Amino acid sequence: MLDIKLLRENRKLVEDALAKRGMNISLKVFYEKDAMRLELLRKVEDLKHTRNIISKDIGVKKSKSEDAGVLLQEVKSIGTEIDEIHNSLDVLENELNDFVLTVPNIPHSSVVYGRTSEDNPVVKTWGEKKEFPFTPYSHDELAACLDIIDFEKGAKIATSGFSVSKGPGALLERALINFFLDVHTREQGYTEVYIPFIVNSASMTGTGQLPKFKEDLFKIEGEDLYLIPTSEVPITNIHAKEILERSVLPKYYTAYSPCFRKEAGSYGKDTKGLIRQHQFNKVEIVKLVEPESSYNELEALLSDAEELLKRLKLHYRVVNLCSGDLGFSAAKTYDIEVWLPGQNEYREISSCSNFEDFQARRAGIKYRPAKGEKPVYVHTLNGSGLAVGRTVVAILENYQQEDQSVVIPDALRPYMNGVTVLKPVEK
RNA sequence: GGAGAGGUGGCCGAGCGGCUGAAGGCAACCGCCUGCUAAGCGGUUUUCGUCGAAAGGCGAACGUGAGUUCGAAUCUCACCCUCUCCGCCA
Repeated sequence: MLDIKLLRENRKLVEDALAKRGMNISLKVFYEKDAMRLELLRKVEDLKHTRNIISKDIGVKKSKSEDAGVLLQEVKSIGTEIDEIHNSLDVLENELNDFVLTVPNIPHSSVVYGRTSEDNPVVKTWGEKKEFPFTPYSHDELAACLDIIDFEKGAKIATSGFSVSKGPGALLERALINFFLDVHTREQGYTEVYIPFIVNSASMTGTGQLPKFKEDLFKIEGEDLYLIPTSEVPITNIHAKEILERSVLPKYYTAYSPCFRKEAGSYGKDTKGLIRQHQFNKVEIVKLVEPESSYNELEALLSDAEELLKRLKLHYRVVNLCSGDLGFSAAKTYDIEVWLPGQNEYREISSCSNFEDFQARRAGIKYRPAKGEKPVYVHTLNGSGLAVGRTVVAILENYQQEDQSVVIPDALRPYMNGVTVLKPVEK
């Protein structure tokens, strides 16, 4: 959510930002309603002021057993007027609030203009594409051959878009989760948290999933509860509606969670394999920081995520999402895209964003810069570190051999209970 | 799920429907005094909105929402949450 005062006072800035995102939002109605709201607010507060004074008089008179009849008459009509204005004010405020909640964040100045993911500039590359003396298989072919992931079983138990991992496949998921968490907690200073996988609508609104992206969420029937699409939601909301001491910042959190996404609107895309599932595992890293440091913290967060791919020796590149590709709540986002030889393309494996105070304002997360000073909103950041399912894809496709066996990366061996190679199963 | 108790400021804890934004205590901060880690005395310290250059004024907030009333932390209703007991259960 943007600062309503920013909207009020920097109309040009906001409109330019929205245009840069390719959004056609007119602020005209907002300004009209906002002005109307302020007018009514002043009026109703004046009336309340006089009512308070008269009411006090009535109290005094009554306590002296004097007649307060005249005052009662006077204040009664003020009361009706207050009620009337209040009603129109309520309507206006709801409308304004609903609108402001649907306005996306303003892109940072380092975000380039662009319309789609095609326009995202590559900011760095690590490693290089692996060459194979044969045509590399896709991960779903490998998974079938290794008998470690079963998509039919997932569809039978739930529906399409779910899968069953088994044996070394399930172990690989678990190994990656532990490996990621260990690096974050032991080497990068993050505190591990274990959080609810189901959250209420206030939390979803706090991080920006609601009200705009309802159709992407799984909702619990009859309850004000949703399955989380990312642990960013529960982690960031840990400190919702709090005023933190400056001394506790920055806060670094990491958590493992499954993520549940309807993926509505992506029908037909990535229907095969693990790339786009309704449920996938992810380790997330989240930061709450002071505004001045948030862009340095973003670079650090990005490199924390990159570190995992370096250890796994997986070639990747980093792109800076252009204005048209930037997510709703983000001011700036780096996507890490891992090379997938079986797909012959780079795919997002981590998304690292600075939300500035956009989420903090929605969720009500503040800190006090110094004793006696006014509380200000923190900046929130998060990134995947990493998406587990897509890391499995990357490992299968990059570490495959001609006989369709897959070598386990060295960094993962300590977590694999002695398994060093995944071997095709005779059928 | 059933029965009971309760939800007040950073924390603890008062609060007959009117002068209570909220006693008292603790904590923190500032000052004074004293000068052996301490104590004493005085003062300050919620948040949001709005007007203002500022000082400050005004409005609002005692789980949430509605209601009664000229006026509600205090009365009524609904909902949420916490705790205890029972049930169920990993």
